[in-house]
Amino acid sequence: MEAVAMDMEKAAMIFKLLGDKTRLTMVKILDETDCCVCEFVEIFRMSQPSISQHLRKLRDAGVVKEERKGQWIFYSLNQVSELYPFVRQILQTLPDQGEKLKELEKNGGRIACC
Amino acid sequence: MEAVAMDMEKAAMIFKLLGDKTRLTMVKILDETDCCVCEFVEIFRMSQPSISQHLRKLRDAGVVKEERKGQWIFYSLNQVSELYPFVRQILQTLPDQGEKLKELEKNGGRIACC
DNA sequence: TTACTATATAATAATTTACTTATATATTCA
DNA sequence: TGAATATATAAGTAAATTATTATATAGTAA
Repeated sequence: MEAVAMDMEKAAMIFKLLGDKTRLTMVKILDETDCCVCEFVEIFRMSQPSISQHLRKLRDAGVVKEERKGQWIFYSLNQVSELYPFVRQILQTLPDQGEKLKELEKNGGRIACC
Repeated sequence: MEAVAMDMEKAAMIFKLLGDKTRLTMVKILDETDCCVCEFVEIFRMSQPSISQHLRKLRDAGVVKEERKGQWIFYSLNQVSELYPFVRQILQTLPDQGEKLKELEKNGGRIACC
């Protein structure tokens, strides 16, 4: 894989953003599948406002985008962002989070939403 | 290059550590050459205690190591750390900081120390 | 020894962060 | 329409972060 260059200012900003376990895991999960807010609430067992605030930070930086589907708002990686290749590269070094999704599905957390 | 795996906990910790422009730049510089504290003070135009505290965080995490040489204490990347391959991989995506070292040398900041 | 230099640590202050609870907004559905 | 659900935002708070100034420590050199 080709290394993706990034200026120091932006790189530090992204690392800071991803330097939080919740946000880092969110982004890794979004690399595998889109998710709505209530799914993250279930996965992280954290209050809904807290989840929303983390997602806002990721969205403000352009790392993720949102798309309303009826009652739900789905988040996904923003593939159009200039940051996308850099973020992608980082995510490749992180362990698969498929287990979290499987468990969510097992507990019915996926069906209720999507 | 092979991607280096890292568990989420540790990855988030490293990103947080590198999510500060000063520390990120320090580590990138150390990837090019060892430096002593007074050189960083000169490069970043920041107080000596502030530089020392950033270096302490990097050292506490095992990212850098120190070695006293007479009056000076030289910092370098800790190649023995389990984090080293991961950090190295991140650094490869960042722009060369050779200019900062050249400028330091031009201003005599390098000669006084080393 | 004394003075000087390089560095670390302590104490502190301003700012930022990551939660919480309460409330507002938007959509669906009876 | 009104109730229920999903999400966002606001306000408040405790803890963490990053700088500062003041001081301690360790080495060098007169």
